[in-house]
Amino acid sequence: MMPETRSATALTAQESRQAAARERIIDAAVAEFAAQGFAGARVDAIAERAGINKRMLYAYLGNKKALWLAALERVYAAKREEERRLDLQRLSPVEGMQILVRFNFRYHMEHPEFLSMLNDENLQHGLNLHGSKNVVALYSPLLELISSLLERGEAEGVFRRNVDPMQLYISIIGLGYFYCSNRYTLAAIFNRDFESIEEVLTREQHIVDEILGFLRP
Amino acid sequence: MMPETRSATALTAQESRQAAARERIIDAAVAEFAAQGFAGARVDAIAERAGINKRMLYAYLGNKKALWLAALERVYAAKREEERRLDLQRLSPVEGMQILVRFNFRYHMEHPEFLSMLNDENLQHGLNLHGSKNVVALYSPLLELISSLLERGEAEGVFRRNVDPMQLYISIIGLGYFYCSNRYTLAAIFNRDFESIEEVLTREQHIVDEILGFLRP
Amino acid sequence: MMPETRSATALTAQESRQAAARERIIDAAVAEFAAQGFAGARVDAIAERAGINKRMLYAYLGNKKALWLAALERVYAAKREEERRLDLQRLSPVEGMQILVRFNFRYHMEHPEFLSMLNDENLQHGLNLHGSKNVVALYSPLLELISSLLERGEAEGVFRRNVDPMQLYISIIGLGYFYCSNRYTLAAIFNRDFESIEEVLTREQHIVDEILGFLRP
Amino acid sequence: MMPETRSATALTAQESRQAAARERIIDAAVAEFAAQGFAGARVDAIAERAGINKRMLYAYLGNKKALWLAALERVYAAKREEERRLDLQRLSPVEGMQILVRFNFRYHMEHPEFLSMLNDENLQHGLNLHGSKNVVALYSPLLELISSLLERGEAEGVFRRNVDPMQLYISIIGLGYFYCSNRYTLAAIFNRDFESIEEVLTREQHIVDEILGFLRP
DNA sequence: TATGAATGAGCCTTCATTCAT
DNA sequence: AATGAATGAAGGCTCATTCAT
Repeated sequence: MMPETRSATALTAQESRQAAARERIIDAAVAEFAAQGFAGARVDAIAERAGINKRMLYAYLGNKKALWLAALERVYAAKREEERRLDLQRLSPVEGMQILVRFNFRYHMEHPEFLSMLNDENLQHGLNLHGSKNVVALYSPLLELISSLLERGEAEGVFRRNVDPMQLYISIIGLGYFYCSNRYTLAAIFNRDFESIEEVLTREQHIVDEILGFLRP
Repeated sequence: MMPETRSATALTAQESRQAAARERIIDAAVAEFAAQGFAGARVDAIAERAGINKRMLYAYLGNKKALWLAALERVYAAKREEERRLDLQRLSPVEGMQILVRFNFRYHMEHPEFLSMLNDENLQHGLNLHGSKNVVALYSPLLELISSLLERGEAEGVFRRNVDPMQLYISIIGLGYFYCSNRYTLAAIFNRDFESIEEVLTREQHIVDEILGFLRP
Repeated sequence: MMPETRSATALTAQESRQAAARERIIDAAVAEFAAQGFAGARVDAIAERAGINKRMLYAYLGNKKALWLAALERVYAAKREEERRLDLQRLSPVEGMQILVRFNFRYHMEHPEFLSMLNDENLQHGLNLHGSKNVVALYSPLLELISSLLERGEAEGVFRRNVDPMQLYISIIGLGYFYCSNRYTLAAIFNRDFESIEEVLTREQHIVDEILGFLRP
Repeated sequence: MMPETRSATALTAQESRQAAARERIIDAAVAEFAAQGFAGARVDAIAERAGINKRMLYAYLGNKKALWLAALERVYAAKREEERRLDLQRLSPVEGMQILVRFNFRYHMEHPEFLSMLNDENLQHGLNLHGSKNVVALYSPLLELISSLLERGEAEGVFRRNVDPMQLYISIIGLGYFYCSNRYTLAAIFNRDFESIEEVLTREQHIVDEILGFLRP
């Protein structure tokens, strides 16, 4: 969570104040962008949310596009941090896969800002992401976790063979992503409350069943 | 497809011109909204795309929100029309399910405006959709097709039992939706071109495998 | 009330239809202008109130300014018609003056469109009125009635001498005009309802008292 | 006159610049609204008159309605300030009444913006005034001055008894208000120049005569 | 004759960004 | 270092007026 500490050199009081301001700005940007989208977001609103002067916001971040990019990297990084905490090595492949699938679904349900910003970034054809220098923040440990689980599962004979980890990754995410991201239009069509606990748990179980059902040898 | 035909009476030349203008406006709105999102879209741009005076646009549709709603209903209706064309009765459950899954994936790939608008409508928490009077346009025949296929498949013993059609519906859509909608951010992460024919076909096959793999008894 | 009939020649059916349309338009204009002022009035609204096509409105009246002038002449003429009905000759000077004063007050209370339009015409420095050809419509019989009453009253010794009829005319109107025209701001200041019957009657009596009190020899 | 002084602390340079800008805007608003009415006034014109950026105008005042309200309060307050300067205590009731009547007439003649704005506010049924928080600005010392003069005049036997101060207030104002506000339409009707010095002085004297004539015991 | 469609200018308001202190 | 003021360019929407049938 803490901003990556520079190796060995302590931050001066001023530097740390600036860093804190930067954090507040980016947090505010995430909130505003997630709620309004890029075009709908207001720089003024971000400054206000951050409790900072608009001029400083420009001094620190540059402009609206840069704000967006910083916010986008933030939501990716936040998810990556959570993913890192997953420790599936000591679980059986089936149990590990269950945990992984549940984790993704829950994360998406609990972090609408992640879905929101990804959707808008795709609306912009991912142009900002392509220009990002911090691509490392995008990297997800999930793919390797999946690969490892698939290998172990295959070896133990509990998973089918020749499953492409990346395709499975996309599927695991997609099964929850669509439900979460489109819960409002789905609600209008099916006339249900997809945010109720019952519906959420039902969906979570269904996704687990579906992935594991597919992976059966 | 056909505009609601008034009983027996043909439309006057004027009426048909008006209808044509309305269509052009809505088409233009779909294009602009899909490309820019609601907040990013410009009414001027829609008028220009439609080749119509801005004043007339307001006379026909009312305001930006109404334009959005009309465009949203349009993309829903367009998909519904295509869905209606599916004739799965004469196919085996497995073949039918394959066709249905492929259809959805391809539709989403070929109609980014559908994904775009749904995403933005969800950003707005589906408020416009909830206010829509033409809810009938939202209704999708897919759910019944899925139910029917599941029943037949169960009866024939080729599908597992007790699969919830709505959950399966959400899954079938979600598996393709995420890939299509998020192809640009996925491209940035995996450094691939997810619009290339090979990748698209690979994904399509994977989705079919996944759904059918899950449905195995 | 009927439009002045052309001497001796009967109107054709078409002419009378046109005349009726013109009347409807002007009536509608009076209503709209009185409610919204010149700048606030909408030509569309006038056409709609008149139940006539906007194009015809322009054909008959010309443009917004001409509509205003026609409406202005109409409200002046309407008041003049009512004034003509006053028959004060057979009354005593005091009684006649009372009637005249009461008439004016009541007319203003009952015809807010008259006040409204005069106010706005004065906002425009009376430019339209100065360009009017139908100045005859502006002519008020009141001045002569007042002169006559003053003369008789002086002769009978019931009125003071050397009262300027025009000044008295302006006073008689002014005492009621301000109360009527400014009833809303007065209401805000004095926190009373100046449209209630009691207040209206009180004011009417006060004006009569004031004029006659002044006229005492 | 003095802006509300904050206890003991002088205004900073910045605060006083802001206050000055606000004043300029409101002055400009008064001028524009008085000349064009609410609907006819252009916010652009106000900004230009004030020599300020349109955006700042909105930052300071909010919107057109708020501009109107501020301008309206300003013209009321300006008149109240002048009224406060009247010192009638040391004059005889008759002299005091003369001064008061003349003051009102002259004020209206010299401040057409006051009449203009009141007229338009009444066109709007006084809605803005009713929503005003600064109602105190509306309060006029005139009523008490009149009451006091009436009491003293009655006691001294120079004024008639039982005159309602509020009715007299309305009359004093009305006698001049109508002449001033409607001078242009009156000019068209009587074909005179009611702004000439002679006419103005004649009217002023007439009003004095009328009020005092009425007040005779 | 009579009608709805069309238009260009303009209005109120807001935005991302930069100045000046 | 930090702040509020300032700006020009738009954005949504409306209006009086004219066209085309």
